[in-house]
Amino acid sequence: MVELEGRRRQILRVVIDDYIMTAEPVGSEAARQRHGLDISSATVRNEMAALEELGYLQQPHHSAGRVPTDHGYRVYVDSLVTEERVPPTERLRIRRTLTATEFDQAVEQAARALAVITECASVATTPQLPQQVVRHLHLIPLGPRHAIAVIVTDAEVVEGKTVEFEQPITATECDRLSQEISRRIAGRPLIDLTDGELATVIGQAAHHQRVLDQIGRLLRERFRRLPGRVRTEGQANILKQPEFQDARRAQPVLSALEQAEAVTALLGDGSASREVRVRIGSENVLDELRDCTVVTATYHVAGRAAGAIGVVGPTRMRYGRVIGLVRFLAESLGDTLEQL
Amino acid sequence: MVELEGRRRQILRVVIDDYIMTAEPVGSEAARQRHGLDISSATVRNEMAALEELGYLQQPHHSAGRVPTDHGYRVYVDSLVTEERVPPTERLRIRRTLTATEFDQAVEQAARALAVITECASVATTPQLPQQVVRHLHLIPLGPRHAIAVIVTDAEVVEGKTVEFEQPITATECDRLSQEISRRIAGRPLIDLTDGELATVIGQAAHHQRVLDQIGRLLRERFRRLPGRVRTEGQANILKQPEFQDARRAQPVLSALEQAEAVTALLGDGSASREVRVRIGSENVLDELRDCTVVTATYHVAGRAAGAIGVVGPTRMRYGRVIGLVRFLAESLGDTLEQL
DNA sequence: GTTAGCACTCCAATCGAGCGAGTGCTAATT
DNA sequence: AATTAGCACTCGCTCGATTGGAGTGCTAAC
Repeated sequence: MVELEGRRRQILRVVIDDYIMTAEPVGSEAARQRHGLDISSATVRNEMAALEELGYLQQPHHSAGRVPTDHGYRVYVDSLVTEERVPPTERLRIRRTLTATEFDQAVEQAARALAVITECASVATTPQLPQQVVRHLHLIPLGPRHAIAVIVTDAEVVEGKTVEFEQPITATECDRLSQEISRRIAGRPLIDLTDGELATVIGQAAHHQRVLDQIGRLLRERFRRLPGRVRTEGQANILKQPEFQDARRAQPVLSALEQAEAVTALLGDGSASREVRVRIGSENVLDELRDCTVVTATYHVAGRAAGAIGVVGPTRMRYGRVIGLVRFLAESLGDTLEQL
Repeated sequence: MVELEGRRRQILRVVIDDYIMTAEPVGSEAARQRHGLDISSATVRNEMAALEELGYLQQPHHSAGRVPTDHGYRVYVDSLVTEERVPPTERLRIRRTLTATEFDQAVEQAARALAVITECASVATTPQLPQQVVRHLHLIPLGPRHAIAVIVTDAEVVEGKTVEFEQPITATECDRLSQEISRRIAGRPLIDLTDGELATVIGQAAHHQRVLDQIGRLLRERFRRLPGRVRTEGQANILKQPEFQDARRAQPVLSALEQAEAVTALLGDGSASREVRVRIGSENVLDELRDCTVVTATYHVAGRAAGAIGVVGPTRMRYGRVIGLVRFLAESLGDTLEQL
């Protein structure tokens, strides 16, 4: 990408800044006046025409003001805007709302805070089970032939399912079995246990084959749930944005946000990078989100990427602020989870 | 409420039927023609004027057709419309989508199905933990001074939390403790254990007071979560309805649906009755839902009311169909959960 | 290279006319 | 006494035309 020269650069910034605030096409005179440019409107017009030529701006119709293109926003985000550091008082206020004592609840609170502050929709995944380290697998006897299998991970997430025995089993045997299996799989992240390996590890525990099969399946099922559950908050905020006043525009966006798989994909590609990712308009794979920008970040627990949190709003978004907030909330959420 | 006489009754039904289909004010001539009434439009007009007088219909403006009032819908629901039995093929199709093997997932599937079929938003609560019978409380030792407490109920929902011991404890002791507590609280619904009683029951288990306190608190915390988690599906469907084309109308509705407490209240009052409840427009306590109707039903597991499921849509709703569907899905969900 | 001046474009808001659906009333009909 | 035909009247809605204004692109002067 060609670097933009000083004044042209500044004008692009001014136009986008103005449009983000007003949601109205920006004219040459308006841009000049409202941002104290020391050049004539004619010059501004010339530069704007050039910026349009370059694909950064466009006109909704002839003889209207200019509006940024996705391309323009991209340049803006990459090199024109500076991330706003969240001010201390706001930090404090946000941190105060993160009071949860449970994983899922903490994620919910962080997502909600993000939605409220940005006035956009927010999305987040709960920590991914497969990345968590197994601490223990316990069989709680229910009757002579049934037990509940409980997995305890380092994140203390507990998942349980019934297993059925081929033949009656005593509580003591049940206990021994628990310990044997635990010993074999404890201390490793679930994700490291491949299907084949799992079969071997479990298979060696010999008798009570049926139970072991079931536990194997149970573990494998958890794999499939890889990205954790997904939460969406503040969907209704989309309707506050002027560009989504028409329900027919808003409807596809909200529909997309309701589909867990779609949202997962948004947050997905879970690269462990600590950078904030910004996907603008058509950069999103989802066609329904072609008028939206998605800003996401990964949160980390114990040094490992645990999940992601982000914001979905109109492409006309206060990027500096939102990026700062997403980064801060990802960090805060990580910290909060760390302490649990 | 005064019973309406035959013809007037029929006209009210025709007007509401027509309005539900077209979303347009219904005129005397249109009503007569489209529903094959064997009287003149003048007569229809007279009757409509009378129905307006009685508060069942109203005019958006002078010399427009008639639109039902909340009052009119109430009469319609109570005595004019017959619940549509869901046809066998549709039953089958719906049942096929309920494939979940877990409680929460089953509720989600049922809610989603309801949303898709009715083209409205749907809401549902997951089974209420406090109403579930405790089967077992188990302490899984983590280290010398920590364990995870797991509650297993008849619905096989498992909830875990860490507890800390005052002094080191062996795995065997841990086991004994589990069994002692389990013996005391097993077989009873959580909700029956009042605070006082709980203290007594637990207190008798003597030593390791700190753990017992924590378990007590754990149980009591679950009480507060009485209504189970709440799920909302198909919120975007609201935007498909002609009355919510304006985002400013839709926004408060969607906002309300996002607040778990609000939705809980909607589904709430969990009377164990198996009847479908219909709350029309201003009958809803929530002011944001004054243009909506909420149709809910309780679902039952093992003979006890376990949770609720329902539909939120415009007051102009296909009542016969929706009521039938809500009843059917509550039943189906109950059946599905029963089998788990 | 910059800017003033100007003709031109297009949207958005305003206005009025005409249409059509629908009403309420009155008088005639059954 | 209830029903119906007839009719004047009321609105909201859809147009087309008009107008104002914001904004552009171009040209020529600075």
